[in-house]
Amino acid sequence: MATRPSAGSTGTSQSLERGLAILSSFHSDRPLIGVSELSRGLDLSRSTAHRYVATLAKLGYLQQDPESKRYRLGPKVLDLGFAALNSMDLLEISAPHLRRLCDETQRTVNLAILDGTDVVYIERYRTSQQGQREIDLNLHVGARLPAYCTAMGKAILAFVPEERLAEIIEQIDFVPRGPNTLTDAAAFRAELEKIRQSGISVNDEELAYGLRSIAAPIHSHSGEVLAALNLAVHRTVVSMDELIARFAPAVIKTAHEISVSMGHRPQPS
Amino acid sequence: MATRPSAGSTGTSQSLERGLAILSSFHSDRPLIGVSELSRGLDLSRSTAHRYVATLAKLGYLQQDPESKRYRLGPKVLDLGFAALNSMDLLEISAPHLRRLCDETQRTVNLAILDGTDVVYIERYRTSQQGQREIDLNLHVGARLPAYCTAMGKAILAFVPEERLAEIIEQIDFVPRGPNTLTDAAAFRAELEKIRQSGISVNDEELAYGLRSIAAPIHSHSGEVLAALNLAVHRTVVSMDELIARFAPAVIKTAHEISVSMGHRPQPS
DNA sequence: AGACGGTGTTCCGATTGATGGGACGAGGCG
DNA sequence: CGCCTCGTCCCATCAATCGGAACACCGTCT
Repeated sequence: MATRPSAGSTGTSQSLERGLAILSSFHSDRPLIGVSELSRGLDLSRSTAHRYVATLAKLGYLQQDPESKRYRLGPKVLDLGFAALNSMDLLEISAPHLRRLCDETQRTVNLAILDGTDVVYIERYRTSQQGQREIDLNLHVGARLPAYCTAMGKAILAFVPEERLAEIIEQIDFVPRGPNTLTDAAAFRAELEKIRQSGISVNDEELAYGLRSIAAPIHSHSGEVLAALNLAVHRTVVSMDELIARFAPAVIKTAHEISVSMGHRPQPS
Repeated sequence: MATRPSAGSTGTSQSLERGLAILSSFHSDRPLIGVSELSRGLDLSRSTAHRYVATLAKLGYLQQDPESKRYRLGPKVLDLGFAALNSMDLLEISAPHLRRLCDETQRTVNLAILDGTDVVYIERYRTSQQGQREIDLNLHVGARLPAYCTAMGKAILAFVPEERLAEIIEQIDFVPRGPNTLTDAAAFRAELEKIRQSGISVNDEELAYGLRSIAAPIHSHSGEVLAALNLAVHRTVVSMDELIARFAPAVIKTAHEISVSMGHRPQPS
């Protein structure tokens, strides 16, 4: 009985799935991988792994290092990420607002969306002057962080419909990451309630020591939450109270402006 | 002989190829595509197209718009591009040098690599002050431009081994794009020779009206050319001669420093 | 030197997973 | 209301995928 080894794979393509698994095997810290290594990691035969790799290489998604004979990601994969970014008109619309916020406050500002339990950075404006030399983790566009310990993640989740929110919270693994990380669902829900009332989300070293930020949600024309923007500083630069006092109004105002540009009606009559 | 209708498809996976073709169908200007539309565009049956789309959606590379039922790229594809960028230690190494060049000159500087006949932008530091409001085409990281009409492309090609260079030039389609575009291979090869001697590559409105830039190549430890960096300005800001006089030394110096950091020995022996 | 273990690559017959026609329900439009 | 197109699902047929085996190559160890 149960002759079907994997029942969940109805209506999907095994080959495509495996090929993409190969692509995702390449990380920043693992840039060069050989065929055998891949076949072992994904439990495929060397021939099969090689066929996929050859296909990916032929299309430009992988390229072979002439010396080591192993493979690395090719420039073609950039095209995909690039296309994804530009597909979002959210980006175009918010760009000028973010830039202005960055100019006026002289702080780093970010834009992120929610994907599962993560936030994904979509845009980033940093000030070149500040002393804080990129010490903030490596937060490029495309970077992922767990939503529960970021100001932007909380800002978004605070306005996600209860039904979906329950599913998401179910999947969150509340791991302490900074001095003040919220580590249980109850405290987290209370925090979301606070955000819903105040309209501003704060992160006081919940993600990492020294890292503070405030964030506000961005809504679509239909009212659902789309994204969030934040403004980040280091603890040595400003206290939490000062951070809120000085920057919260501008952050909220910018988020509102972007929402309105997206077609959002602030007060549905 | 050659009974195979498609001889080039030996040892590659059809499914993977088709699945990736679906992913690449999504562009900035075509963000939402339906299953039927895809099946028509790629000459597949609706069922087959749907299976691929379902697979891609399941893995997070596509996501379905609830209203239109059509599909768009998912945040997951960002991970790929992100991984590709971070795999290049070239990026880490050159980042501080580029930033410094940007700070000192107060101009936009870029870093690009060669992929086929295109250059692909890998990093970009822009100054927020300048009046030139991003008028330059949409040159994000990940953007592609034809190598033959860019300063960076020419800077790289000038140092590509003759054998490969011949292949590449063969594939170039010399289309006029700006007032001074080089439109034949002979003139192009002469230009490359000039770059080899002077060490600096200039683009005087060859790509688009008003766009000027100068670029210099970056070499690896083994001496081969890896990338190029440039500094771009608008024609209204500075003349060509002034551009070279004021910025060429800094550009060349920065490119050299990065090359050295990569392990390049400027003068072998 | 020689044998070895490792790699990437190629070939080919067996079979498994992909294929596409057809059917269903849901929308949209005239 | 009928008509068209859409996304989705099912299933028997078949072709594309699979993986073992063999090859050439490269260092390392004996």
